[in-house]
Amino acid sequence: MAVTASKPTLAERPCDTSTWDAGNCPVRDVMNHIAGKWSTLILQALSEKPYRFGELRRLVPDISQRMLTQTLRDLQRDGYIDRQVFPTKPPSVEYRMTPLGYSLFEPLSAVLAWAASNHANVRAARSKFDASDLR
Amino acid sequence: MAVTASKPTLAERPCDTSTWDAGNCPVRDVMNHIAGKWSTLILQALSEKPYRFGELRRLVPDISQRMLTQTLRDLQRDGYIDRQVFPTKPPSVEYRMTPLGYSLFEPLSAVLAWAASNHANVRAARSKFDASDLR
DNA sequence: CTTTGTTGGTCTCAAAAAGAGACTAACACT
DNA sequence: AGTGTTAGTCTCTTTTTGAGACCAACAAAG
Repeated sequence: MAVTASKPTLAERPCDTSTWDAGNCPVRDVMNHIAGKWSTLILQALSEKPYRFGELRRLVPDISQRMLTQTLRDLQRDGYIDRQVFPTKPPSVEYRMTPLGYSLFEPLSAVLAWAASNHANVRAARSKFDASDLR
Repeated sequence: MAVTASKPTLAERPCDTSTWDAGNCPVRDVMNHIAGKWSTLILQALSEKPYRFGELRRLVPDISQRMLTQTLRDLQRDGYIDRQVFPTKPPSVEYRMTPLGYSLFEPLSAVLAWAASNHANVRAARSKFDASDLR
């Protein structure tokens, strides 16, 4: 697959250089929570349909319960997902994407799609780097 | 600002459930490298124009030299940026975005723009969570 | 009626990653 | 001679992550 993108209009720069230090930069404040190793994966799952804790655990086989709990809490805290407890026995917990979550997932899914279609390019670049260059 | 997105067509799912374990999932393979704390920030800077090591360091005041070096190496390895050494004294090194990098930055910048315009929503959700709920 | 399984977590401890800061070489300028 | 600049690397400490044991309460199986 060929790469055809050129430098985009640098008009919409979401964060100017004067606010690039953490604490002042809104973009960093938001991104630092969704840029984690597991966040996008969970968002991707919940964009499809609501899932329960155990289902997510099985869906992402190599996440630890600890990190699943923490990732879900963080996503809930930032308003991307909702948590609902059902009084079954034992109680079950369902996670569901909020409108805010869906609105985030819209642009995010474009990045995921890019990753899917450009995996080969990236792997090629890696091989080239590892073979020729340093290290 | 109002959030108006609804559930997007779940047609384009870049990674089906059978390949959600790391090692098999192309999306994870790509995302795990650009989802770091510093990667998007560096990509954002280099999308604008080439920068030298020290310039990036000053641009992102709270990154350590160690992590800047490592982030740049990773981005270079995956083919998003190029590294060029100029034989000045002392030698200077310029980092520049590649076509592959620009093609990634296109969808990525939409997420950054989302983050910029939805910062208030996220902060509101956080306050609500911290105040009412658990912890 | 005891054993086993299920739920969604938390707790502890070890391993990995990140951050802070000193240190380098070779030259330019003062 | 001393100071500053370049782009890093090296070491040490702190933070984050991962692996796995443990929990209570009930259901179903034996």
